[in-house]
Amino acid sequence: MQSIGHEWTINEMGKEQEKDQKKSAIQDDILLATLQLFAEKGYFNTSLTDIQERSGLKSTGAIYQHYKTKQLIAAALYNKILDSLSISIDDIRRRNKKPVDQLREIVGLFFSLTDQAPEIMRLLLVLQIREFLPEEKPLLETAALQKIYKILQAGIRTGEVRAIDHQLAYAQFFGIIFQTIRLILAGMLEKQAEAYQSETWTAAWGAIAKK
Amino acid sequence: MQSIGHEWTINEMGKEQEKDQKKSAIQDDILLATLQLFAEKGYFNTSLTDIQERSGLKSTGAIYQHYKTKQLIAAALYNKILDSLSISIDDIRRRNKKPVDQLREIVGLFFSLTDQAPEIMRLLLVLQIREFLPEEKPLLETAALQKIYKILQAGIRTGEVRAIDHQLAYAQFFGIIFQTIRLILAGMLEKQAEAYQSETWTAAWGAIAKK
DNA sequence: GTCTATACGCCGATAGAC
DNA sequence: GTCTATCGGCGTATAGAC
Repeated sequence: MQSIGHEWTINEMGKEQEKDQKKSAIQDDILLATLQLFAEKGYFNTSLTDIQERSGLKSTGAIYQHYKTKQLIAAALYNKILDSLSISIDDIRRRNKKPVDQLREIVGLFFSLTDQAPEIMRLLLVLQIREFLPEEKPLLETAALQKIYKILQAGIRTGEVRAIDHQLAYAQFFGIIFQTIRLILAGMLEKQAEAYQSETWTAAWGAIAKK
Repeated sequence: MQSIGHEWTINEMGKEQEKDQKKSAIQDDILLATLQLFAEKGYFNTSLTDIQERSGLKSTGAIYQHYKTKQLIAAALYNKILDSLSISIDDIRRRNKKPVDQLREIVGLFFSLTDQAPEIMRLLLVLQIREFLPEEKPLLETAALQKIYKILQAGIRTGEVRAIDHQLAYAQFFGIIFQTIRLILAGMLEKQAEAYQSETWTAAWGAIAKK
């Protein structure tokens, strides 16, 4: 992975000045290095020296040109990923009418991220954000996740999803999805995520679909 | 919670000397304090001073009478919980013949632990053990989990569970269970765990049962 | 054998040279 | 405006007093 994910690379700089572009590029380097290191070792085992080395800077002091504290690096990374996720979900909701189709595409997004940007999935599913960013919203309360709740509620209204608490529906549906992805990230399954997507979708949808 | 869980309290000391009993009691105090603190703040946010205060000792130096390093405290705690879990699963396997009944009781155990010893479930489901105990086996490779795999494989052999990879069956079944419990631990569901057990069991078993 | 006092290293953060 | 050199604090671990 060369960028923080793909269509996921926030890159709408337009016609800014040279210097701003360079500055922004360095910030992306820092965030990318941080993402990799956090996925490998976690927040507390990653020092600013690690980040400086991995991002190709010449001194730790240089980092402070861009982020005032280590926590703020983590927060910037977390929010950048959540923004991308939120945007992708918006896009999926725009392109698909039925909740079932929206969910299928969201699952597809998570599985393809698992193959193409496993570090992002590790950060979302494995790291305990609350331990190092106690001020930030936990994943479940972020805009992105709220949108998923809305989809489930819509599914319940239309009768595609059986009538249970939407939080329980979330736990059942994404429990299957995320636990499977965790197994893949842990190296317990041989093939690429892609190979398990259809089977896992069927099981997850089956768990909440009205029969 | 006064002890590290119940039938879960390892307490087979018998007729040892007074002093050994006292020593062992202090060690239990240390582990209990550690469990609580880790569940609250995680490993890295918990200092030995925290542990000393919470466990009622008068100095951090006293801790070193019992455990040589902070990591070894964590390892002792982790292994104690895994041993209890393993023993409970053995017991469940002994008392139940059919995989479906064994699984139902295991689910019951996890839900009752969630109500009665949420710190233990937090440590098992939320904390990232690998970050602070890189030498220890990850949860999925421990004896306790291997026993659960065996139950799933047996279920596949007897035809109760549909014929899928037993790792996928694990992900689907326990994905639902554990994600629901995580939601409860996060305070996102109003009632006690107990209240969701039957509904969650039905969904989880439905996801892997042969129809 | 129990605690006090302290050593020591690591790391985040900064001040100041160039 | 960029890096070097360093500070200061925290937290683990220990040595030694009692």
